[in-house]
Amino acid sequence: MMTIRNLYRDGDVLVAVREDGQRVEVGEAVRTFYARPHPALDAIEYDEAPGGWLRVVQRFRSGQLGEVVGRWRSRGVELMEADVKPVDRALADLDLRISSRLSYAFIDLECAEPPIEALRAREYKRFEIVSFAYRTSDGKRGCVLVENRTPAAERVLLKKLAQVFRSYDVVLAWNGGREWGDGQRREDGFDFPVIRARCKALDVDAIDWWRCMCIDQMDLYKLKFLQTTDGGQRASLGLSAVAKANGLAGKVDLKQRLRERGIEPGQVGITAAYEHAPDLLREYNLGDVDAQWEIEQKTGYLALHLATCRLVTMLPRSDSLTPTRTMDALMLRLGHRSGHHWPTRMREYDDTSEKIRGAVVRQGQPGFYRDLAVLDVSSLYPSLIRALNLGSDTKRDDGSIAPIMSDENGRPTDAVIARFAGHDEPGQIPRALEIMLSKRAEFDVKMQSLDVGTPEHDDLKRLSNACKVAANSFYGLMLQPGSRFYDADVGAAVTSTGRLAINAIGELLESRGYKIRIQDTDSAGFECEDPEAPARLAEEINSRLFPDLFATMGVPREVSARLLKIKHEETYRRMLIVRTKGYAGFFSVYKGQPVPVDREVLDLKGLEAVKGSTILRARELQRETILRVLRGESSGEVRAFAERELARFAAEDLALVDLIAHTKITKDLDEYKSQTPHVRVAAEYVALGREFEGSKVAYWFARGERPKMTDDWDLALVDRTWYWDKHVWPPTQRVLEAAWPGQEWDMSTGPKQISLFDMRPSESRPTVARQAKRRRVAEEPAEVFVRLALPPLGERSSATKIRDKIRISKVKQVALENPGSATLVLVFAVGDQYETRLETPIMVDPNAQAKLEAAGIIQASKPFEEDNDGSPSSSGRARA
DNA sequence: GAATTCGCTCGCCTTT
DNA sequence: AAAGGCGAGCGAA
Repeated sequence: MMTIRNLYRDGDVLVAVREDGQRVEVGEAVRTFYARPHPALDAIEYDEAPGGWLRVVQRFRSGQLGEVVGRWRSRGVELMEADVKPVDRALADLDLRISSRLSYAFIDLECAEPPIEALRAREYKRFEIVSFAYRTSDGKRGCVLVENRTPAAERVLLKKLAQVFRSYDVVLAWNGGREWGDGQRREDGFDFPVIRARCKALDVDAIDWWRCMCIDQMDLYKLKFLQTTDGGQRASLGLSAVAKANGLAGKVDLKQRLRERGIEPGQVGITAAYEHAPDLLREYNLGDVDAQWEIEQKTGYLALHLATCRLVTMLPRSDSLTPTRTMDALMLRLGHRSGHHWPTRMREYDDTSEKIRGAVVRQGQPGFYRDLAVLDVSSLYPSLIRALNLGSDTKRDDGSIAPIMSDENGRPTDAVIARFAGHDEPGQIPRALEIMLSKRAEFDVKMQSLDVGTPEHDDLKRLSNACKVAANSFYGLMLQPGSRFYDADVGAAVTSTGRLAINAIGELLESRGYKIRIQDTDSAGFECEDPEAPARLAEEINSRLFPDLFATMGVPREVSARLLKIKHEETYRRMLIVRTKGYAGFFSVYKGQPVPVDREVLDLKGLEAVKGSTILRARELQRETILRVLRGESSGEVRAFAERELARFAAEDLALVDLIAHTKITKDLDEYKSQTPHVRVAAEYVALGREFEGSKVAYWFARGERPKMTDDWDLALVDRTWYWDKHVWPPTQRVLEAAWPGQEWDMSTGPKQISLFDMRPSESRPTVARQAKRRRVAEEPAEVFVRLALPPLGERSSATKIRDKIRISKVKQVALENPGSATLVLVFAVGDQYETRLETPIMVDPNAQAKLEAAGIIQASKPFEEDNDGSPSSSGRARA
């Protein structure tokens, strides 16, 4: 066993760097591939490898992979793992371990402002580096400025920078890019390609990129944030924004500081600072590496990633940030030891893969609920993979495990998806999951005996976390076309049996009289006053329902009883469901522990208040309103609050931060098919030669104009009415409509919306005590009859799809023809076989027609036209 | 060099 | 001009 800091290719050999810094040759830099015995292979040299494989060693470059694989395939030989590069092969096969004491350095470059055309073209060889700053794991911190702006001076700077690359195992830069990117793509980042381009332009050959381990700290942040954070606000990925989101100081405002000294900063300020205020440049540059350092202290994401690298034996290079790479490292190593080899992963593959049907999501029932207990299957997908022994390697025509296909609601069909080997032949992926989870249990046990906060404890915590994250990513990777673990049947088996399980749970709960109010993928929430009942139900599901269900698919009862567990860990004291995947509540039980009555533990999911795309003022108003609703305020109180907020919004000095929108740019601007506001603004920024921080653009709207850049902020131009109606009020209106569905919550301020209907609150919707203003519905109402066509059952899954089919304009027309009290009868037609009716008394304002005409919304002269196209989808008929 | 599917909202853009 | 389709972004799981 050798513990290493690095492993790299040096000409024809592989060199490992031991923990003490000694360099050791560990093998030849050659490709290895595996194949089953075949006459065509007799002509070449091979070894026999465990598992009945032949191991072939050859030299070829990555660019030749397609040709090599194609050549052998045409002779009937399928090459396995031929894409695995020599370094990765060695990491998988040899008895190596990644050191837990890797050193690292954060760096940050500053460049003089290049000519605008060089900037736009990302022509980094024309970027002149004027300084760099560093901060390192061994406590060094500094900033180097070029002596003067000559090539000779910059060469000196580059050599000092190269010294940093040589002295530390890992080098990190924010938006730094990768070891090999050329800077032409946006994803290639900035610092590393600039250094590469400048070294080339100035003929400095001091950095061997093959042995560098570079990490883009922004990518690292993004990855770990998504993997480890449960919900919560996503910040912009700019260094300054991320620093602030983590409670740290933002960036030094260089331009402002220059102006204070009477220096005209120009577009960015770097050049001016270098020329006239080098101390400020130093402070600015150091400020960035300090922010990088502090972000790591706060989040520990690098430490977590290094733990993952140790866990799966992977070098912390740029590519290690992809889940594919992590799974590869783990599985290739396991495969080498157990005699299994995986298909070659081709760089270009033909993606004819079909989409797999995913989880069941029950349509959210808007309303206010009390005592909503949630049952949740622990690690549903990893557990299913283990219980059903899934993987492309366990597929057998005569396998004893036969996952059943279920429909979109989780009801079983007759079809078997595929057959898989029984547990006497455990698959590679289930084994890997088992190893990850048992390691995790080991780490957790060891951790118990240590004090929180000690280095050993924290490291075990990270290792435990790394196990969990790795296990959770397997499902997604098996559904990634082009992944060597891809298998559509496996993916379908996971989701299909997941649907079966949650559907069976739903049926059990409903058969006991419980009303399910939310249900998404692996959990179900139902109203339940008895605090003991959820645990009893969980026990029943675990000991009977799961074993029964999985036995029908060939899974031994003791296996499903051991691997599939539903838990009751959360109950909401109060819960407001606004829509599917959007709700808020206070817990009475959280993580299995009761929450004292006087404590508010808020959970807020999916609503605008947690969406970064919503403007701050709208998020704040929605959150505050939700809290008031959950605390039990009356509708009158909340309405009064909202009216005060509206008055405040209309009068106060609004700040840019209240109204600014942030939207991510996800691809190159010319690839956009529709010119959305954020794309228009991004184009403006680019035309000025500016980057948008963290790929998010910030913009605001002036009265009647295109979206504007933040530089052009001018309160006088803000159309408050438009902002309130379009962006601030609607999210809150939806919350209130969920809480008090019988009331009118339109508080828009623009040209008056005219309400045609006065819907009576539905009796079946539990809501907070309220004093809804109700207009009386007359004794003998007319019937307004509207027929609506829905998409066929198979295609119908979401509210969006259904809503899109409802021709509101038709309803409006019919209603206008029938003023006064009426019953609105909606007939939902599904194909031509099935219909269902919904009736609700309405009051069509007798003056609606006149009001609409007065408001200019409809034209007085235009007569109502009967729709005669005969299709059920749009024919409206009215009878009195 | 690329973990998945489901669902919602907003705005652009094409069709009628 | 209105309606509907759909692109784009973002969240839940």
